[in-house]
Amino acid sequence: MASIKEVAQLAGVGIGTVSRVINGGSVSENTRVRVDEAIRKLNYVPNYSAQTLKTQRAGIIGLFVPVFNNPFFCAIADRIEAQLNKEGYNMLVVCSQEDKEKEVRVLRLLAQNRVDGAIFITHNELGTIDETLPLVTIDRHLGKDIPCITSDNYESTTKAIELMIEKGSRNVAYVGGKPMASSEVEMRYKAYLDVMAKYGYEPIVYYKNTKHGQDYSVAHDFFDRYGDRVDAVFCSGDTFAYLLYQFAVQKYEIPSQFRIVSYDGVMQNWVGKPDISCVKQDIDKMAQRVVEALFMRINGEKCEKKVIVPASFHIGETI
Amino acid sequence: MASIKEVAQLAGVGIGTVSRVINGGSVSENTRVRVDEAIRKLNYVPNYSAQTLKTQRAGIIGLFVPVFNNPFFCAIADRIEAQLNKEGYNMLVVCSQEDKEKEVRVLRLLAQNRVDGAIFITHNELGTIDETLPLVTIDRHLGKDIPCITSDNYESTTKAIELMIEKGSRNVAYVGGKPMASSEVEMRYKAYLDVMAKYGYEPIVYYKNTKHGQDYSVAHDFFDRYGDRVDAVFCSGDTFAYLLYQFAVQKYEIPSQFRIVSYDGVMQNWVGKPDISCVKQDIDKMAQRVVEALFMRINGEKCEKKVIVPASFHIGETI
DNA sequence: ATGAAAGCGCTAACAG
DNA sequence: CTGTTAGCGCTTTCAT
Repeated sequence: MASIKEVAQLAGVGIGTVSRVINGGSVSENTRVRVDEAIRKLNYVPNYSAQTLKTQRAGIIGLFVPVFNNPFFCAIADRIEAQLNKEGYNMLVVCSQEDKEKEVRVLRLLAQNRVDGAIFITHNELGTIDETLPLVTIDRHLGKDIPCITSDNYESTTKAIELMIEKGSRNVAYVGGKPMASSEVEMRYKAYLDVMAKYGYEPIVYYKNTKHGQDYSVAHDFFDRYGDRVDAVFCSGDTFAYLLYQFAVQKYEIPSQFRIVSYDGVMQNWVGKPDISCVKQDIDKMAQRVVEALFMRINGEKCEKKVIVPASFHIGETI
Repeated sequence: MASIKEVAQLAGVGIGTVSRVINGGSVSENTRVRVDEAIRKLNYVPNYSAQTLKTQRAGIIGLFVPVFNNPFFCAIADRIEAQLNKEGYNMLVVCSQEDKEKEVRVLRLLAQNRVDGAIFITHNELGTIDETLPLVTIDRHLGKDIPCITSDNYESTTKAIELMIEKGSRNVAYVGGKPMASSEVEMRYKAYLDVMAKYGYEPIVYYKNTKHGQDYSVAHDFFDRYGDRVDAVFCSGDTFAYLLYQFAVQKYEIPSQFRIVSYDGVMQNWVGKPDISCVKQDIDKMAQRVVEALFMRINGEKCEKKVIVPASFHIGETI
């Protein structure tokens, strides 16, 4: 592994000059050519750790997710990675998955300046966050000054549920993961309750915690408990909706007897059918905003505390 | 951000002693306590870049995938991340996604020793690989000495297709992504051809390149072209199978009139139903083997060139 | 424009 | 057992 010193020697210049060539300092055309040639000959690539140590810039952003094995997380991770790359950054992924020790390690990563900033999509609790590191979250409230990028959860959910009622549903249940931390996702729940209250319907809430993916048993469980008194369900996430659909379609005429609406809308093109009606988050734009906000923090610019990316309603075959 | 120097000063010792405390060298109980206290007081965390520069060990492994937004990749990424963490490593993700520039950047990462090793699940072409960096692949042939972890593609596929035939299918089509690079996945295709030849059936092959997820149109396209002469399909990947199922179920009695078998078996618990029959890869074990092999390379130990993790056949409702 | 030199924060070898 | 010292490879003054 050639070092800058060897390049300098081969080119017959000082190491400072080589550095200038690399980083675009002022160098005479003549020497630049010689240095470039030496670089090429030695197949030289600057040592990243040395650069980082000196410049205090790692070129890496941490992404913290609960698990990776989930359509929403990996859809947004995919877009975030693409965005970060445009800015010349790489993405380090940490899955905080129900692991207390890991939380500690996460915090160490932050403190150790292995990353220049971090994005949280975690729903787990976290220890004290390093105040100095630029942070941004998706959906999550992490601290006073930490920007949160989210969709218009309350409005979108309200509209969705009102539409279900308008179409004729009377007993709409709410199905979602149990909130583990303060998050904008709760707004979906709140919207649900508010609409129920407004129409004078009794809310039916089914919470279920997601671990390594959901499985079909939740559908059985849900219908065992509420099957006799619901005629529609709003799911705070795609997986629930798909699972419930598979069960419901065997018993009901959909949508006339049973309506389903989900939130997220990322599983559609993985599965094709059923075309579940859903509040579709604008993943691309969210990823964009997340990265934008993060870089504002990194550059010390002021940045809104909450950025709302409107979601759209997708009319599928289940409403 | 406190440095080792400050800790040494506060504890009234030399920096070497502090380093020894951190890295477990021999230090008297007395001084160890004093140093520990200073560390705590200053909230000191060793600077990662400095450590890396000195030790030449980054504690980061690169994972290269074509896209992230795919059930198989993210399932295995999830398990790999967990494995790496056990070993005290973090995972840096790069999505090589149809981007020539990105390829160059990937290679730079490798050369720059930003990572201590890398795992490739990429199906894209790649430039010349740095020979010095420890590498391992999943399913992919990258070079003579680069270990490849894979499932028993040929055997599993053979068994699957023979089972389809045994059940009564005569016109089994093969559906998969077009191979972009030499990969063990081709063994599925080869197995298919061999079985067809053995029984004297004419092979029907439908290749389709995957970009950002598949969509339902492939199902239309496939059935437009081959619908009148197939009675079964073997899919080299879950997404194809799900999409084709949704279409097929409207026209055929499944499985009596139309059989579907997929390879991977990771989408099941995201979707619940249909319970597609499939060759189920042992994702957990594969991730384990991948990381094992990688660390053997990192530690300079000899390691098998090909590690085969047997897949199992899952009998669902489509066979 | 460019060479020399000072460090970034750490580890490890060397004295003592 | 412990303090001192020499780099790891790079960027960035500071002279020249």
